[in-house]
Amino acid sequence: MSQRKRKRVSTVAKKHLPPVPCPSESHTAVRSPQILGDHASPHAQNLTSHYFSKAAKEQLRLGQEFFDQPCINLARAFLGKVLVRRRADGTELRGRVVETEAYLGGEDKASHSAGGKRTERNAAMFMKPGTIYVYQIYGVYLCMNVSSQGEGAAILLRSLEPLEDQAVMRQLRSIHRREASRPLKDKELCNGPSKLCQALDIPRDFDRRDLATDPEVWLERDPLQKAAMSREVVAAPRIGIDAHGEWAAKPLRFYLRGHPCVSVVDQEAERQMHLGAEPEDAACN
DNA sequence: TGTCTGATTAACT
DNA sequence: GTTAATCAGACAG
Repeated sequence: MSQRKRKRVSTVAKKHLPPVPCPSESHTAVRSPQILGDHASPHAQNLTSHYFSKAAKEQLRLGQEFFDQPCINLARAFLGKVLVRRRADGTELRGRVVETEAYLGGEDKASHSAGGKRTERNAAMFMKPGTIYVYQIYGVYLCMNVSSQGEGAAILLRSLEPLEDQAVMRQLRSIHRREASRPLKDKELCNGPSKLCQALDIPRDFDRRDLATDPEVWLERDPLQKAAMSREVVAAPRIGIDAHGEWAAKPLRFYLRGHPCVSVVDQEAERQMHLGAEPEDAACN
């Protein structure tokens, strides 16, 4: 282990989400259309007008009834929805959910709530559907989950497609990186569970908040979700839980096939998916 | 582009 | 004392 690397991680830990000055244009919440090129969701540039209408915004927000569904259904339902983070200065950061994992609680040995185990840390998993569960991992990183129907069941949000405001997201992500490191591509801003927490400024004390009613963080349906969801959904084994035997192999990770913001592409799952199925969608590649 | 490595520290056993 | 739902950087091909 080099001292340089140790210093880097140490720096990350110490910084722990200090306030970030926003660029001057932040309040205007300017969207950068087609940031991800042809690989991103179709017609992304057309979303702008939808988001600027206040009345439309209210209609887009998803309420309690959305979250009140079985874990796997909810994990799939999250795909294509837009996570919104409203910061103290009024900036709204938006990202479309492109990858999730379902943690079923109880029998699911890979879940923090396996065996019905309830602790101070995972209490949010047992709270009403839509409750946010934020926890720290590896001493440095945060992960964001949302509880669903089912005792101790929750959805891990793994990756987002950055929609708005990428400049602020990049700045928030840079806090956790070395100054000399290369600039992040747009698709790298939120392509991991901890990265999306950094990019959307999700702090640990968002734990136990209600995604259905909270004024600082919520979920919206995408006015053009139909277009975004033209991609197939891949079901693959979850990431980073190899030690949990049979549960490690269950296809409880869901992502939009061919989307550039997915954190880990599972070639085998995609091959399996198409054995005997229709020809693949060329638009996804 | 893909693979490998090691850091941190709260939570848990 | 051990583990962990991750990440970025280094290096090989």
